[in-house]
Amino acid sequence: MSTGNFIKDIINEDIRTGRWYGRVATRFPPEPNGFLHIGHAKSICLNFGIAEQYSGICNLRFDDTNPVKEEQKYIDSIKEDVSWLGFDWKDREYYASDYFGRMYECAVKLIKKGKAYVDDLSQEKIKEFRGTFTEPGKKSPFRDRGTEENLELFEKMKNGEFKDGEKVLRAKIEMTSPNLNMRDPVMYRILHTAHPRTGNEWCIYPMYDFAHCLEDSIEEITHSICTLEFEDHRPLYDWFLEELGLHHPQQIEFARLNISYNVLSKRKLGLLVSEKKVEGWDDPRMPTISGLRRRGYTAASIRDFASRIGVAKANSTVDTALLEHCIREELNKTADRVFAVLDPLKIIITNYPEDKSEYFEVENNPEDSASGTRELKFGREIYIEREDFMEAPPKKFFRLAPGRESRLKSAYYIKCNEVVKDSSGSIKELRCTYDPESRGGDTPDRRKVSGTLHWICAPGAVNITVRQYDRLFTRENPDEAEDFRLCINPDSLAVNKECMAESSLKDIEPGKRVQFFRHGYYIADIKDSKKGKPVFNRIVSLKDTWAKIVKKEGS
RNA sequence: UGCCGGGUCGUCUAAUGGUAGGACGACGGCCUCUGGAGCCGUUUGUGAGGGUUCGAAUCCUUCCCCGGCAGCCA
Repeated sequence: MSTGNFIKDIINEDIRTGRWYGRVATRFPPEPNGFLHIGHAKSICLNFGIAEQYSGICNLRFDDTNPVKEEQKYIDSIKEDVSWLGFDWKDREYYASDYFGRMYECAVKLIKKGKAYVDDLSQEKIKEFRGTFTEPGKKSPFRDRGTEENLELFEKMKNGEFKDGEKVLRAKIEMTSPNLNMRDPVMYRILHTAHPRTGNEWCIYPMYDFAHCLEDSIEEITHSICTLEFEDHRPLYDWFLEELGLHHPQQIEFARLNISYNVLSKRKLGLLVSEKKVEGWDDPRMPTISGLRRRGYTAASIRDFASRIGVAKANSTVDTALLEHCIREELNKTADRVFAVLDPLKIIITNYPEDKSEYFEVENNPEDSASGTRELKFGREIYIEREDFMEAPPKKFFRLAPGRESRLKSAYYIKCNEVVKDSSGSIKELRCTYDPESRGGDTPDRRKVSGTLHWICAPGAVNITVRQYDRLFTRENPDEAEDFRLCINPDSLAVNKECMAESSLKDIEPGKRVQFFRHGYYIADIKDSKKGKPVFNRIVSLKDTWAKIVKKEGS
């Protein structure tokens, strides 16, 4: 399925010309300041996928250069997510912080070359001196300090002799460059903050532009794949490695993923978590890898999605329907069908003996002959789905109604004779008769019936909790809203605790995925589901033609 | 409007001077003991104008539109 893309074109050309002696080395370099989302999954699949395809390697590298924002718990979650997605970085688990010593040496080298200097300007002044898009920047008065003084000052920065923000180390490039990134970018800032891994060893930390190219270089990466917003930084990436005369990977930028009705930025997802709009990073509504996992998406379906969306340089927004298609396609083949009635309506089969019960054999998955069958108990009192009955059905309603006959899947045909209502007029139960001739779900005369319904035998039915998830946002592009939080879908979660299901679900293993017949695919929640007290998450609904008809006629 | 980068069906993505194709969606049909699945079919696209060429999505040119960039974030 995987199509060619412009990055593979570049790699193929490099292999043809022997640029890297046939070697391919990529890396996935997350900053551990949040949980990974499906946009990262795209990058993970790309980087690890390329390494796999070209018999190369892909490193997992934590870009931990800003201790103010980074935490060990994020490192742990990232490792879990990448691994769950099905990728193995072997022993190549690297950290930018492991290179701090070497980076420091590189900075000293640049100072000695006259290519870096310690600046005393305040943050505000640096900003002011940088100029704007249309005006060139101005040189800092500290720009021409002597090498010895710079060396001494930089060492003092390292030794903690200055306060946060008092001084920075800057690259000496060109204050009039049309590319603002080249106007003497900051290389090091002072941060008296403990680092999750290096503790208090350092109080100066390298900035992304200086650090990242060195990380890639040290690891002898060949193709450094990143997102479009770093395009303007490439000249800097190249400048540092050129000035330092180091191994020089090629930076290649591609468009980050956007999915309709979603936000895909760590900052915004973090706000949903910190403001308790969702229950956590792994809330099943979140497009995080942990959220999708908990929702019930499989790693294979996410990898399939990543291969289908392709890789390009043009900004784009992928339709949520494609992700849903990927998981439906997989689960249709692999998930066992079970009966669950989400909104029960009781039926008394008046001509069925009160003391009788029997069992019917039902196939587990018509798409998988190896999945076998199971026995389902049947009796005089059953539940069907409330929406499978209508007192005054419209033309296209093909289910049970007064005087109409429907098939109970794999059991009998039943005919509705009487509608019993309570004092408020709402339907309490149905009185039906069954046709003994239809045993197993078919009659000798092969007569047509009005639909096939799933059902649950009332005695023995188990109560289950079902969480019906819907899209988290009501707007196709929440990023375009004044505030993305204002278009959160108030109905993104509906919990139904009154559902009834066949007895086999009582002790379902948490994490197991099934199809609720005629409803959709569900997973026994890995955190909240307990044997004997199952809780299900709706992964994705079945495609629902009837719902579409209703919607069309209604509008 | 400084610099950088982009514009191909509704959406995503191929075609690298030689029949504009695929996937998802939508629509229609067939089939069906899931209004599911499956099968078949339909629809719609090269941002605009010039030029080069036997032939242009592709090369040249002018224009239009969209995105990114002014953190001591990554």
